[in-house]
Amino acid sequence: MTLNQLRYLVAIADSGLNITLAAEHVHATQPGLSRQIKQLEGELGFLLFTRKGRSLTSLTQAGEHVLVHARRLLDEAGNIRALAANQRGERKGRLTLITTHTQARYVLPRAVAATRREYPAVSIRLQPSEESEILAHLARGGDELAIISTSGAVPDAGVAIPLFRWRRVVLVPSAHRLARRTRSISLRELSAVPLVSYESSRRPESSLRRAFDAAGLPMQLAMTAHDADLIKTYVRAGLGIGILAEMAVSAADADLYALPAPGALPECITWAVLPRGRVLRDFALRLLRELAPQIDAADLHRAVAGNAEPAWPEPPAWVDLQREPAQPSVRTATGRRKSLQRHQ
Amino acid sequence: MTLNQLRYLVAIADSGLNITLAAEHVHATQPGLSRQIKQLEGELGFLLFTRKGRSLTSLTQAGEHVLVHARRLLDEAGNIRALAANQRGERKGRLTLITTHTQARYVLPRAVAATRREYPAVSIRLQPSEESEILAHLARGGDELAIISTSGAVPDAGVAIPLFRWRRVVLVPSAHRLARRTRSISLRELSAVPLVSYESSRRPESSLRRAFDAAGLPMQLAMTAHDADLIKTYVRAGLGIGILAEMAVSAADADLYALPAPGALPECITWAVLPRGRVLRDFALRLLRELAPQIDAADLHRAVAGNAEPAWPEPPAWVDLQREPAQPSVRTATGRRKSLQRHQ
DNA sequence: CGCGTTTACGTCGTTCGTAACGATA
DNA sequence: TATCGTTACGAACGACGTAAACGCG
Repeated sequence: MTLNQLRYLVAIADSGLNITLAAEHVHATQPGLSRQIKQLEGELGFLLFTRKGRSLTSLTQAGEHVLVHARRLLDEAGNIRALAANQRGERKGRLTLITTHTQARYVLPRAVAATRREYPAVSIRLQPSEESEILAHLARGGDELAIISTSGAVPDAGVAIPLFRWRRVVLVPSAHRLARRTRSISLRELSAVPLVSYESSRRPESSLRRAFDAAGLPMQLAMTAHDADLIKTYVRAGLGIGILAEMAVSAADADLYALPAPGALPECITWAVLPRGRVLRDFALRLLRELAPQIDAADLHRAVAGNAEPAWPEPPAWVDLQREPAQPSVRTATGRRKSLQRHQ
Repeated sequence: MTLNQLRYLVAIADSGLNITLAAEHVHATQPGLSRQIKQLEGELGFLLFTRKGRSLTSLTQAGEHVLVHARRLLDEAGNIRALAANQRGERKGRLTLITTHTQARYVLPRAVAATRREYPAVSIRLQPSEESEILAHLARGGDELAIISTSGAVPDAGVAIPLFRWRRVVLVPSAHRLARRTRSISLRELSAVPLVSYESSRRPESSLRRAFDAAGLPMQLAMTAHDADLIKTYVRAGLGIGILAEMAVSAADADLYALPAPGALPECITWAVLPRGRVLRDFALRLLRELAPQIDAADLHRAVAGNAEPAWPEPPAWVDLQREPAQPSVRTATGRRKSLQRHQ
């Protein structure tokens, strides 16, 4: 049993049982993998794969079990390598962020930029994914740092670190009658108009849908999209009223009007989620510190090491977060940090 | 980085930084280890050990970190090997039980015998240890199955499986005045006489001591010993009144008289504790099933796999356990299964 | 001088890539 | 016939053990 043999095993499993493809992924030749797997099977004393003719059709049951432990083993090998790279002061590497489009587009840029400024040789890979896939991917032992948001509940995969709180806004074209509204809008009023929101609102467990359900009101989803820019575009086109994250509206959207969402829509929290027990590279920690400056560095280290799950501090609201980093000077003083007029 | 290099690393750490000794433990030569470690250090890019002259004086801080992950990695390698051995139907292996003397002497024999009967080629290693060491040893990643008892609290290392409940008994020589007592004995009465009990009773957090403390009564510990046989011997010698586990009194102790301990002494639970996430060999599971027949096999498998911590069933009392396996015939019918007369 | 580590050297086993072969759809 | 896995061969590397040298107490 070798590290390489196990590496090949998971590579094959992750390549849909295509040895040739797996060989490319691990930068080796196909006969090499084929032989090593055969050898591993010999040593273990049973088949890892079921074969039909000469091609692999599936993992055996025992193979599935071995795979689980092989993954953990290789994770630890990766941890040691990460540890070593940190120790050496290695400044290059790869950082994969798996997150939703909204986070990637409106939340991460500043933090990512700051991290890259400090670690110019690090290649940062942004992998936008569906909300639902992200946790599944992380649970399967993906080697990524996930940034996700929930309405309240703590994500139950890995170590979840609360970054900030945010609310939704109701976005209407400036010409819309609601753009002249001064008092807050109710869920009942929203129920009467067609809505444009995130794709995830279609799922029955989405917090938007649940809010309508709880109030016994119907929800008219005119259309949904994965990203906020599309939603805004279609709001402009007059397809309906946008419901989206407050982070997604900015100065560039002066032709739109944002109202706070009804109180019935719960506040959301954005979390960083990392696989439990994974050693992070320096630059990943750097990014986390940028995203969650309110968190004690020692707590962070302990949580990442997997030894303790501290009681995290209450995360700040998004607007606070926006004010926090720079000088609280002109921009906030004018109250036009976000140039949209909005109700307080 | 090789499995062997990591194996050597932990072997050296576990041999007090003596490479020669470590080499024997891993069945290799000393220069081999020396070179491999050097090579590993080269690959990682920093020293794992601090050296004074030519000998190792300590692990570096980074080395400590690497060691942690190396242990986990090798654990997973062991898991794969165990998995494979089970899969192959391998019937030989080693089973190390780390436990207290009382469990080893009075509780385990039947279960161990049953296991050996089914797996004659398995070498079972009984490692009696101090109560306090056991959990520490397990937490450090020892590869043993621990059998320990607590007064109520769930042990917080690894997966704890409740086996059975038991109480203490007060043991007096037949000639003692208390041997003619028919009503139950109180803590206050015990406080007036010299006691002979387990070594662990000396510790301030022992449940015996805490019971006396809670009642505001002094405790006279005439002497303590590690094992029940010694305690009985000294009770016979008239040194004092024995306080010990009910499991430890048997037919052979007909010259002694056992009374139930005061209600103020809490009931105890004996647990099997195993490192979280370790794959057990068939025969270890067999032993567990023998020790805890009340536990659902599926629950057991799930818990051992580390995926879920089921709500364990209330463990049976020790006497029930004694009646359970065989025919409830002559022996229990006569009421002399334990030949000591005892109050109900 | 003994103990423990390092260095030197030679051998053996293993891994890996190239190339040819085989089977399958 | 294209695709994918297996087998064959040869070269290169690496690990390991033996033996000798080196430092330190």
